[in-house]
Amino acid sequence: MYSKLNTNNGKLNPHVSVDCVIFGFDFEELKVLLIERGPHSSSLVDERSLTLPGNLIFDDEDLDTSAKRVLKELTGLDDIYLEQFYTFGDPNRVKNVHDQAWLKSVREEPSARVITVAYFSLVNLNSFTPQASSFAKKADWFPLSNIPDLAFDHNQILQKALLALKHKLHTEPVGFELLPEKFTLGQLQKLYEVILNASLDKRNFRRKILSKKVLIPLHEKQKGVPHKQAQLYSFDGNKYELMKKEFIGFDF
Amino acid sequence: MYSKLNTNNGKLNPHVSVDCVIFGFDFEELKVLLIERGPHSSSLVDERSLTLPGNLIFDDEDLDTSAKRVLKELTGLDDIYLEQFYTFGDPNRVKNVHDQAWLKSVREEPSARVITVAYFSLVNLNSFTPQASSFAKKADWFPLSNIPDLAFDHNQILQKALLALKHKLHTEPVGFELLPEKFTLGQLQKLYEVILNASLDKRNFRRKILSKKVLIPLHEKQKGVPHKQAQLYSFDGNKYELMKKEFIGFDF
DNA sequence: TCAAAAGTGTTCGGTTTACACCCATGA
DNA sequence: TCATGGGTGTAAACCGAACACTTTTGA
Repeated sequence: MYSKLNTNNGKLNPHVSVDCVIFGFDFEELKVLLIERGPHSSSLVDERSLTLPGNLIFDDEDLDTSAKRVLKELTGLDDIYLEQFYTFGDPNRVKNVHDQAWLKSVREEPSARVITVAYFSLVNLNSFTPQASSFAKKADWFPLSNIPDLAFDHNQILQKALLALKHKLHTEPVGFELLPEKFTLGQLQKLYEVILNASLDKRNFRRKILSKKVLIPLHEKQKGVPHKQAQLYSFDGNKYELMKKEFIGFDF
Repeated sequence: MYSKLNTNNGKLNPHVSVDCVIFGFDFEELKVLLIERGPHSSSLVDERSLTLPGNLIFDDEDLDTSAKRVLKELTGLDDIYLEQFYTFGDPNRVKNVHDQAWLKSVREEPSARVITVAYFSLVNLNSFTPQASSFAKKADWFPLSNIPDLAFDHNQILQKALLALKHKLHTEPVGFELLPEKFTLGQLQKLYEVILNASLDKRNFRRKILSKKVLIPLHEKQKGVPHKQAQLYSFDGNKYELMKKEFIGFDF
């Protein structure tokens, strides 16, 4: 019955939810944060029990605020970049029998039509281990290359989020959100490669990304790797914001 | 009381609306289709009575379908390109006193929180004169350069739609929707100039747009102009779709 | 000593930019 | 005949793509 709990003065709005597609990068591939649906009694609920973190909004709450709150409640993730990318409103999107069985155990109006406003986000996977709150049974990373069947229309939402991410990467340097503070050009390139699903030329990539002048070379090198240690860089967010204001486009 | 009428079997969903930002081009500047709020009694409603075409969705209706239907009902516009671009959900977005006064005369739950899913669209202004349906007092084109205060958060929605349109123009040849079947390169250039808010070099523009190979030169020239008659072209939508499938990007 | 990733320049071809004059028409 | 927009080419700068070898490290 977790969605009836709240720390807010408002009431839940049973007609509108938010869902968050959280991407993480482990230097190898992209992952997505999924949660297992909370406690339930019906035996109908055991299949397709993975979902994107999401829940109903409060009636007195902004959509962006809802997305932040829900994410925090379900995964412990706090204060991160979140961007609205699409709203899903198929009248039957919560009408599947398994989904209905679960909703009945958890919502006051389980059969109400719910439209959901979807957000995507990027986090540095290595600095965060999902904390399933009391609300969710479990929160964990799943590789994009192997996503199981999800509840509701969440597979569809995930696909659209991936497209939005690709698109975004061409126009803004969002990739840095997925890396730790200090990273190597090799790691950054790998990240671009997995997001864009393409392999890139090392020399051209370096030239191009360095020409943007938003990377600060640190006086520090990678350690403990069985090969030449790479120069570490950090992203100069302030400089990038300045450049954006001066209408100097980024596009990778 | 118009929003209580419907031609659908469903019931109105008082929590979710759609709003449409319809752009038109008159060969001079961009215009936007606005409607005057329908009949009302309260004297509170006379100010800021212009709105984007929009209304509540039906409970059994897809969002895209709602947008199409609402647009048809309010303006007579039928079967046109419509694209969802953002969802607005400020909890107070319909709480202004004037807006509330009007909603009271028209909605069953005037004070309910309403989130709105916004669409934009492009139409050829010269082939369409707005037909205010019985629902709306009046529907008319307003130049983008001189938009009055609108009801609700519609000014904000309009601004965001304009950004979405600019963005779209860089990646897809949507501009042709704003022109008649047959058009000149000069008209097309003017269109790009007003949308991008920039002046473009004539020779470079022609070279670039013709190099995309999606314009068909017709065996026909402009008539009745007090200067040299321009070659007429039409847009080859089929060819463009083929190119898109073959992953040949467009970006202007 | 081997495997693995770091780091580094040059060439070629295509694209973008800047730029100026004559033409056809209707008023 | 004048005002208006139509129509055209070229040179220079810039940008993207392709391509191979040496270096450093830990195992």
